[in-house]
Amino acid sequence: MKARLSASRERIIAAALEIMAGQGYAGCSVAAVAGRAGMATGSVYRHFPTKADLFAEVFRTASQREVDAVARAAALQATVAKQVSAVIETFSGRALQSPRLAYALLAEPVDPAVDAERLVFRRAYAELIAGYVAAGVASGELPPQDPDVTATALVGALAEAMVGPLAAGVAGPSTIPSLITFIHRALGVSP
Amino acid sequence: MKARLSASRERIIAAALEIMAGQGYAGCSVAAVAGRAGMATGSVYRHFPTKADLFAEVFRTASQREVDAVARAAALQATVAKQVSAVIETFSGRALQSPRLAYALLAEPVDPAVDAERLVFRRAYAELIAGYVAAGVASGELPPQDPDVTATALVGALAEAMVGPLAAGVAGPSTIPSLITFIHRALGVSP
DNA sequence: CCAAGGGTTGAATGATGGTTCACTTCTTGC
DNA sequence: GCAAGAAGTGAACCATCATTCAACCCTTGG
Repeated sequence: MKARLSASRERIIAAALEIMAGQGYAGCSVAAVAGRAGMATGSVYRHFPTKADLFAEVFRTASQREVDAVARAAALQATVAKQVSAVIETFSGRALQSPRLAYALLAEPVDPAVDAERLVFRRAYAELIAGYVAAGVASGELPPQDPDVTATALVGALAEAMVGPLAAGVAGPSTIPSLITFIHRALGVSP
Repeated sequence: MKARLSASRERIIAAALEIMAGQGYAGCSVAAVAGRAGMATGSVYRHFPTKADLFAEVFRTASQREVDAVARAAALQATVAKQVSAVIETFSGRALQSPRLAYALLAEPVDPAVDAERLVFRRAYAELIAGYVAAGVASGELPPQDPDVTATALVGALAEAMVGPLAAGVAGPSTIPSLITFIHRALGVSP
């Protein structure tokens, strides 16, 4: 019985994610989510007090998944240069794989309460990168710099560079390499 | 008569801008805009077919003003390094002067049709910067690079770096100089 | 087997806010 | 002056959803 309860909760979140990946946040009415989860509209409110709460959690889940994937890819690399390349490639690769979801997570107009989750998402990326940058500065691989400013700026650059391609559906073949070049130079990676 | 007509139109746009600067897009109901412009709700629809059309134009106007200010400041400088510094200082200075407006223009959730205008806004900045970068590459002040990717990434970095401070209301004293350092390195400006 | 408790239902409710429209008021050309 | 037509009015309309709720199952413990 308890299992069924939390299973419903999971089903709701999964359904919301599926709709986000297909139609974006715009398609995520409570009725649509409930329908996709195979339950009635009202049942959603047995698990989440408001729609904003539901989607705050949905965003948190999806963001965590993205950040984890990027962190996992970066952790395999030994130098800051390669770690950051891995971040960019993984991030952009996944975004282009699910463009609608990426757009929803990054830039789609959403309820302000959900928007707050987005800041957390971007902050998580920034902190991940800041860790690598700080290590690079400490080891002398990178010149002295404020890791937090660098990381924040990188996240912005990455997100901005993806918005165009996400709208178009694909990235030009040279976009990602150019971006990596740019970011290496921005970090001060010695050639 | 024609004058009065276009004067009303201007009044509507001015009123919308004022409310955006005060309460953001969230406070911009058609009724509020009409009230502030000193006319009835319905009159707004004599001048704009829909709210989205109105705000597309409002965004266009505000964006143009911002881009112009930045372009004017940059044009006074002779080197790419100084031009880009001027861009950053003007952009961030103006944003911090009217944080609510800046937030609305940059990141606040808005109608998707209006959101499209935002892309144009960012594109305009990117093109402005791309021009300077291309000139710098041509003159040898900057190393070879794709000016468009560089410029897009810079716009993203700049916008992202401002979102935190805009939410907080002020930027830390070292944020702007750090950002300038970062971006100079990103461009490959020789020290 | 049965009653009790709580999960489930989905149509009704309510709030919001963009849009319309029948009517009034002004401007303009004759 | 005086139609004719355009601009202005603002209350009413309507669509969209989030949210609620009273009637319905199911599960479960006795």
